[in-house]
Amino acid sequence: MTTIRDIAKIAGVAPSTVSHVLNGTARVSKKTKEIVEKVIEENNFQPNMIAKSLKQKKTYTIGVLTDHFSGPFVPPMVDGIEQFLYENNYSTLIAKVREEKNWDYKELFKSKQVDGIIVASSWVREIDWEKPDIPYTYVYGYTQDLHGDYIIPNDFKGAFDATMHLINLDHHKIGFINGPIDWHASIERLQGFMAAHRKAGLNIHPKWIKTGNWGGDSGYKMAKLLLEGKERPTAIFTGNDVMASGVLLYCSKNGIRVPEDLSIIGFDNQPFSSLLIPKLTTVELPTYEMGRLAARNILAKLEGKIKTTENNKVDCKLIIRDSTMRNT
Amino acid sequence: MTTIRDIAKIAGVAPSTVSHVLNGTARVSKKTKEIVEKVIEENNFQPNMIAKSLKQKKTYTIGVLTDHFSGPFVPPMVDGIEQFLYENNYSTLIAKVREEKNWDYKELFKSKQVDGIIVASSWVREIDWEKPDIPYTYVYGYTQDLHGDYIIPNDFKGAFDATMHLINLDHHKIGFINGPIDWHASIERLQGFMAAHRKAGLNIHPKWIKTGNWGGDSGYKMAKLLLEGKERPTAIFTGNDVMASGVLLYCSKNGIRVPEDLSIIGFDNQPFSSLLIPKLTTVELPTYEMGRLAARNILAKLEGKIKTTENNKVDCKLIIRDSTMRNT
DNA sequence: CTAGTAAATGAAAACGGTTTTATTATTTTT
DNA sequence: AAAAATAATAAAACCGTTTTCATTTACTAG
Repeated sequence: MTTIRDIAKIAGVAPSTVSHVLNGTARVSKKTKEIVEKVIEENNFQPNMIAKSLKQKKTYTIGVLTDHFSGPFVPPMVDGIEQFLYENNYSTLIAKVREEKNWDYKELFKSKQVDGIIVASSWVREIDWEKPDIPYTYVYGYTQDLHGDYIIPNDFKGAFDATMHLINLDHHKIGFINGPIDWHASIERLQGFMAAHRKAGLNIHPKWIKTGNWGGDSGYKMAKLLLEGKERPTAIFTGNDVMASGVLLYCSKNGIRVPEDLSIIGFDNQPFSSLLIPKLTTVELPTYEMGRLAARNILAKLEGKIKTTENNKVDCKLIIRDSTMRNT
Repeated sequence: MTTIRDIAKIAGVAPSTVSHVLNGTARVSKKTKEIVEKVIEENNFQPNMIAKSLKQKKTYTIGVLTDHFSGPFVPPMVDGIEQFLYENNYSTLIAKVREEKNWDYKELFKSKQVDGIIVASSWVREIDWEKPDIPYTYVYGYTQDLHGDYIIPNDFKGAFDATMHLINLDHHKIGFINGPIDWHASIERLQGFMAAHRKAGLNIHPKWIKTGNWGGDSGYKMAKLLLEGKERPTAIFTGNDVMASGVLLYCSKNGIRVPEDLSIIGFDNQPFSSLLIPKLTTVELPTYEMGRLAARNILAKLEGKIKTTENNKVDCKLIIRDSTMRNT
């Protein structure tokens, strides 16, 4: 392996001079600079980051801790994280939280000397860990409780927009199949749902607000409760796309046409939502953008620009497809 | 930060002795060993991997290069990679292949001195890069060409099993909507499809073999071609779940009941396949296992146990759901 | 008791960079 | 033209480990 000393020898200068050329840490005359750069180029020299890290006590690496790596939310978050870090010459080290009782993130991140940690989690309540003494932030898809610095979607506004979309289509009897109400996201969305009604001067029918458990089956069950009576809602807003697919299944089995008889709007914009029949209108969870923002926050903290993440909420985007139409 | 020297000083031994206790690289008397371990424990000492890496020229880190980080195939592959690496005390550094013309994986992986590289790709033909001088392997979901060491699914057997499943349900007129035939996966699957027919002593009707482009629309279009004539297949096997969803859409629009009038079987077992109506019978792409295997290969190469990956094919698993039934 | 051997430990160099300090060369000022 | 200031480069220390090699200690056998 060619080292900075080899380069120095060939160029006829001291290693420190090569370092200064490489990093611009001191004035180097134009002449020597050119010679050194030529030698570096010719030898295709790549400085060893490990050695640099050892001296600088900085690895230009951010650790990403996740609950599960797959699933609908974490991968695009990581995509955003990786993208932002790449743009800023950092790299991304990933690891999963382990269930084992003596698991310790230190083994990975502390010993590997990462400069900061992003906890990217889709569903987990709270990761149980000893807080590190380096910058860290959470980025949650769905969460129950909020602790410390975090990035989350703006669930309130997302639900508000979804409901408003239905109201603007002349739906005045709207069912809502929410997620469990002890989740932060569910509370926010309920408030968004209600705020839209208030703004439009509509009454809210408590009996049309149901609670599912995020699963498809619960969407099915709650759809049954909402739709089997004589007075039916003309539209249903569900807390996620999976529950919406359950509603769709109920409709399919019971001859309820979507969107002619019933408009449905989901939440998440999971990839499959455009493959459902009909294609699902939904609210996009801005996971990619949240990941980018989390990375941005960590780097800003590292540079000392900010102390704590402002409690960032990222706006969701309404995706209008074929499962909603004007109420007639 | 407490170093090995601090520990040595407190324990009253030389740094080298602490190192030997830590790594078991030399005999240390029971007495000193206990003292040193106690001091390490008390001070919650964590050796600095960076320094270790510098000396050993080994980072215990594997780089994972992907085309896209999200999508249906890469995340579970990475899940499998990370899991295996974790079990073997390695960590996982990720990066995306960049389109920019002067992008160089070296910036990330070479300078960070990873010990090996796994190229985890879902769809890409061939990643254009300068081959590294460290162990590497490809792991492909779908691929066109095969070069170098790779891990892929056993597409032949997957297609064989899927077709056999239909044949065993008394379907003798089976349509096949394959992916583009210049893809390795498509060729293999076509052969599996035909092999199953041969084994069952059935004729193959060339007009029932169609070529889609992996997209949902092409599934729809090919379904139309297959189903609008008078002599229809009683079952359709599609090259992926997305095209299967296109077939489903066609059926839904044209009053063809699934599975009563037509059985459908997909490929991939993407998460959404169990949310389709009816739940889709499909062939699982063993992405997680492929990731694990890729990681296992890299570590085996590092240990010098193997030179090149045997051209590994991982078996797929038939997932029987509600979109297939006995032909009557 | 002592020589010889094996086991345990310590000292120091090494890994490949950066960074501080020192030295030399070049300008500028008086 | 000498002194002072500034620019450019070199030398050496340092980051926290591992590893080689030398030395000390403990044990065994004659």
